[in-house]
Amino acid sequence: MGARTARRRDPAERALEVRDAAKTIALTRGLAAISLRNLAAHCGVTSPLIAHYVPTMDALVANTFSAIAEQEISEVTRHAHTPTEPLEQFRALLDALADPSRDNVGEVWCDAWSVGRRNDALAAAARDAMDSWIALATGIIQAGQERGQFAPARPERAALVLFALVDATASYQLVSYRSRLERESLVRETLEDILKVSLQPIANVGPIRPDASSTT
Amino acid sequence: MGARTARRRDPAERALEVRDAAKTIALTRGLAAISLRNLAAHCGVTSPLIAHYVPTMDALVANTFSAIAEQEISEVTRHAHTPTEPLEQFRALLDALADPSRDNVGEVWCDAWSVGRRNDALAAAARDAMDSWIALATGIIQAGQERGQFAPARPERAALVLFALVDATASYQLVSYRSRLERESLVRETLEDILKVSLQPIANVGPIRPDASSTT
DNA sequence: GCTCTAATTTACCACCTACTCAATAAGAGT
DNA sequence: ACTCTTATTGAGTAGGTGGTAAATTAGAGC
Repeated sequence: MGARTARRRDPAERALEVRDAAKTIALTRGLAAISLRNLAAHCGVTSPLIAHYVPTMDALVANTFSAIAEQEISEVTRHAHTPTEPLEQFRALLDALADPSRDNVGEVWCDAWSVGRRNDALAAAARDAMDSWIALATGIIQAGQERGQFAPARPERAALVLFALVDATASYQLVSYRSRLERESLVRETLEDILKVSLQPIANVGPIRPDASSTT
Repeated sequence: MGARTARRRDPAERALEVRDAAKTIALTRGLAAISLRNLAAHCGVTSPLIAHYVPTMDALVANTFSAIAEQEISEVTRHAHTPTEPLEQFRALLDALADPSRDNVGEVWCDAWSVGRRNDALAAAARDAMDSWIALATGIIQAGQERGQFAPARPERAALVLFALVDATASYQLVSYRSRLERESLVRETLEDILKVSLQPIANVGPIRPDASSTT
């Protein structure tokens, strides 16, 4: 089939390829599926070459998680900061977090908690990413409160509740607990109660009967 | 060191021993550590014997999770139903859920979500156990509302928030995110806000300076 | 004490994991 | 075209996983 030996590449380029392979494996098959062989197969290369570029598997798993989490945080941050009003920013944040295209990342987070128990670097990466999320939401909530748009709940506490609900529902989804709609409204409506605002997604002013094409 | 061959046992007795071994392995090393060899070593027996008693690993993992979850649910249910007043019942429920001796079970839950993605029986077991938890809390909240002890929030919604917070903080604990005190008050105080009641644990009326002996 | 069922073992299979070391060969620089 | 660095491979170590077939042997019933 393929060439007997892979094209010789610039080390930096090959290292990047390996990191990318780790990301797509994590997003499609979970953090636990990142292995020398899987990476090698994905890159069309033998496993010792992967080992040559990766100090240790635990480190690669931790770095891969960081890369995935940080990329998502920066994308969602940009999306959430597109509007200028904090209320609209918060709605945009919730929309982004509820987007089904985020499901794969939710699975990776779930793996991170489970695997992080025995991978200190991964646990540290998870803590850092969580702090970033909390900081993002806390900032928006604070700004909204200063403009009188949100009820005066403790901003960081509200942010912690938001992500606890997001994280729990992400876990629930892995075992298909309740419908996507139920999981989503659990998050949205609970934060409506805390901040005393309407957080209905912008595009949801259409037909009376909600879209029932997919209830998972 | 031990006998060359293990004592011949009644099949029912041996099967029970295997199930017990699976439980303690799950609680000490996680659901993913349940393997033919680990079980065999734990029982002082060879792995084919375990295979002889276990139809398939996935099934054993699912059944082990069910056993652990159902035992905890029945214990906590008994504890929570000891008081007669719903408010006291709810406090007892929260106390039980916050008990650090419950940590191991929290880890097993986390594993269940992560592993449940590729083990349908396990996912179904998780859904069932979750429904039992929600039913328990919903019942107490409903009873409390009928006696005017709780604010009229939707009972099942409040129960879902409760366990979403409990489940998320259990995940957070695996990566040491925030202190035990912070995680615990996130749950308790959020439910105080929802039900508009004081949920301080009964034994917490002691010294002004909280116990700082362990902050994890 | 003998027999006979079946609990238990030994010896495997095929696959996975991380990782190491010496041999090969690609391809850039001269 | 030749050299030389080093990316890449082949072969192997030492473990892990679930699972199977057939030999062994414990111990209950007669």
